[in-house]
Amino acid sequence: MFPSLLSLGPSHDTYQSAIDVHKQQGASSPSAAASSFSNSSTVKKETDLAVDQEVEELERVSSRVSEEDEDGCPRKKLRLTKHQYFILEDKFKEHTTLNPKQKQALAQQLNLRPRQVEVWFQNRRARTKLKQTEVDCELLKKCYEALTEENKRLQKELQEFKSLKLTAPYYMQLPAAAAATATLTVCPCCERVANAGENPSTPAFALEQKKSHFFGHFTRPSAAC
DNA sequence: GGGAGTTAGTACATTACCTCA
DNA sequence: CATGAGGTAATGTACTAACTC
Repeated sequence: MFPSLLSLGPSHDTYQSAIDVHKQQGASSPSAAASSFSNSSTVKKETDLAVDQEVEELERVSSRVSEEDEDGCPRKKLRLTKHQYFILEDKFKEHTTLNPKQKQALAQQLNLRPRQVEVWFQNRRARTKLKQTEVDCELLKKCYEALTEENKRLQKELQEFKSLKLTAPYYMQLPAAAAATATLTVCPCCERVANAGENPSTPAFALEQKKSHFFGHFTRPSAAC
């Protein structure tokens, strides 16, 4: 029904390699050129028969035949041409969604069905979102690692202050008012109250510790608690 | 005005196809 | 040559907003 010529494939690199294959090989087969869909079992054979196609011809045929796949046949996979791919990418940079008019115009321009343009934009949005999620994930991972390190450092510092307090208790006592102020501070995120027992003795330290704690909350929310 | 049904568009999950190592 | 992995077009489903009756 649909002779298989085109090496249908998704990525631009894959597409380019397919184009290269056609450029390198020299024969031609008009019948083979008549399809953009193929079964995997026949792709290579058909490709061999259709080696003399010019790229633009390949692209043109690819698009045309994709429109013919409307007769209930098992689903076949369109291979977007380089030209189609770049135009679509261009439009996607302008706006990630299309209104019906734009969709229709683009479909016409690319010789695709509007539905195919619509699907491409859907999948493209999904890919963008996935990539962004990966980036966010990586960022959160780095934040987590930095916070872990910071936490370790602070714990160590705390231990040092505690041991310092044990060795010089009389000089490190807080004035009553300052101590009270320090102990009443509540973290807005985890609602933990820093009590006197946990606090190191100096107000300066208490302030620094809270500042660091809150800074952690405000810059990297969940990881700090 | 507001509820029910319809339509169109989108996100999301999944499937199916294709290429390549 | 067979096969599994990866990329992506296509499909199915759920949700939402706009519209009509």
